[in-house]
Parts: sequence; C-alpha cells; structure tokens
Amino acid sequence: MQVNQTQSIHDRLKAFENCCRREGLKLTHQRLEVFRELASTFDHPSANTIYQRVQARIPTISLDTVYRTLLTFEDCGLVARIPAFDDQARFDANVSPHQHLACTECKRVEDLHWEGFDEIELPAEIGEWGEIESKHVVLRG
Amino acid sequence: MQVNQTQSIHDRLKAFENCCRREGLKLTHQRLEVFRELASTFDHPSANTIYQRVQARIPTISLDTVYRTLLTFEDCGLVARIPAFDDQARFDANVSPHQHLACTECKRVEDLHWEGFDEIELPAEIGEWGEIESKHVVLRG
DNA sequence: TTTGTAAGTACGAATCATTCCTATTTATGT
DNA sequence: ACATAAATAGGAATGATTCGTACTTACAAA
Repeated sequence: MQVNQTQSIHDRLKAFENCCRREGLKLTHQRLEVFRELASTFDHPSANTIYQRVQARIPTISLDTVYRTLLTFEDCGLVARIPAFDDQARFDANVSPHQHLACTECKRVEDLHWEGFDEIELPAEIGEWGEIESKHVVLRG
Repeated sequence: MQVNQTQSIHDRLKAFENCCRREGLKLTHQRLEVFRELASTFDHPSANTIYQRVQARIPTISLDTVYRTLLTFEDCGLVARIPAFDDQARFDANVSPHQHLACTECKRVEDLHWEGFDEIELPAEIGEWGEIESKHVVLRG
C-alpha cells in the first residue's frame, strides 16, 4: 500500500486518512497539514522548512510536532527521509523507489530516476544482514 | 594518487607524508596519529572514536583537532567521509571506490564490494549537474 | 643550529538540528 | 456529552560539529 505519485492530492489525502485509521493514528489538524504540505511539493523540504510553511495555516504549530509527525509518518511508510546532507534531513512524500540528486552548492534536492539501479543484484554477502532500509546517491553540482 | 588498501601501514604513512608535502600541509604529530589510527583499522570509526583512540598516544589532543584534521584529509582525498548515519559521520582511509553496509541496530559499518554498481551508467540528466561527490548505500540488519 | 613566522593546536564557548519533559489540549470510542 | 489515551506546544536538554583566540610548533631561510 504505497502512496502513488500520480494520484491527485485529494486521493492522496484520502489514502493518508486510511493509513492513519489502519495504524491507529489520530487524524489531527497538524498531521493533515504536514502531510498535505509534503505531498504538494517536489522540493524535498527539511523539517524546518515544512514547519515554516505549515505555520501559514497553523500559526501555533511547534517545530517539535513537525519532527514527531515526520518520524511517525516515516515509521508508517508514508514519507521517506532523504539523507541528502549530513547536517539536515530532507523529506519526500513519494515513497516509490527512486534516487536523489543533492546539490552541495545550492542545497537543492531533485528526483533522479536511475534506470538499472534498482535492477542490479545486491552481493550475496547481504543475505547475512537484514532488510534494506535505503539506498542513496549524492552528487555535487 | 590514491592510497591503495593493499599497501602496508608503513607505505601508507610514506604516501601520507608525500601527500602532506605536496599539499603544503605541516606534518604534525596529531595529523600523523589521526591518519595512522584510521589507516590501521577497518571499522570506520566516528570522529569521537578516533579521538578516544588517539588519546592513548597523544593525551592532550583535542576533539576539535580531530575534526579539523579529518576535514583537511577529506579535502586532500586522503580519507572518505561516510554518511552512514544521520547523527554522526564515519570515516574511512580507504578512498578506492566501494560501498558500505551500515547496521542501524548495532551501528557497525562494513565495506561492501558491489560488483556492477560502479559500472552501471548514470542517467543523461546528470550531465547538466556537476561532479559526483558520493554514492551511498545503507542497509538494516 | 638558531630564528621568524605562518600554520596548527587546545580548549571553552557557540551553533544548529533534533529530541526530551511536562502541563495542557484534543480526537475518538462509548 | 464524556472519559481517556494520545497528541501537542513550548521551552529546556542533548549531542555532533564548528568557532574564537591565545598559545605552540613545523619548517624554511639565514
């Protein structure tokens, strides 16, 4: 049950509501707006950026709530944490498999659809480990 | 101008000295011990771990010096920074192209030689960007 | 070998992202 | 409408990393 990028915002919010119900999460104003914000942009914002944007609609929201909400969503598989830079995490509501380009100059983060990357086989030694959590690519521009 | 993993510690230290001379870096006791420490293990330590280990030989060394030294080495291409976890950077004196497995449970980081990964072609859109800085893989175990 | 000096270091303070604490508020089942 | 467990706000705490600055040292030139 993945949130597909091609769905409309409305459909994605419906899917979001279903997911919350399924996971036993309360459907709060804050969670709805944080998700809506992330689902309606493609610029992979940081927690602080999301905080500032959501403040326009919920002036009293706290940064802590944004952080907690994003962590909750990450645990549910609703959003992906992108380790684009080592000082600040970025987030993406598109959880379908894809990679990212992160510019170390302008701090922009873009989607990268890298054919072949997800197809090549992982080395055998990985069998001894566990589940793959993430694959990440960073470039300088 | 890469420090090859197969070289002996002695040869690697020689190569290190040459690199410092070439870059106009003073060959200080602190730099030598930080490099020696990193070049003699395979466990990809954090700055703080390196600090603690080097303290055995230089009791007065400061954590700040370790951080500055590692950054200097990174700029020279003497060590690689591994963004294994988002709270703490790890370092590797092996700068030849390879990947890493990072266990989110036990925080161990291992080398991963992933045949094929370095061979597959990058998408064309990357031409518009700049130099590739790093490619990164994380797994959970 | 001695010396001048720019580079490097130590150490505490500052920064910045993220998380914790706790009193207050709210979504949701009954 | 109510009870209650979950969620939130806001400020304090944490932890990695970096700065400011006075002291020290590697190294080149004499």
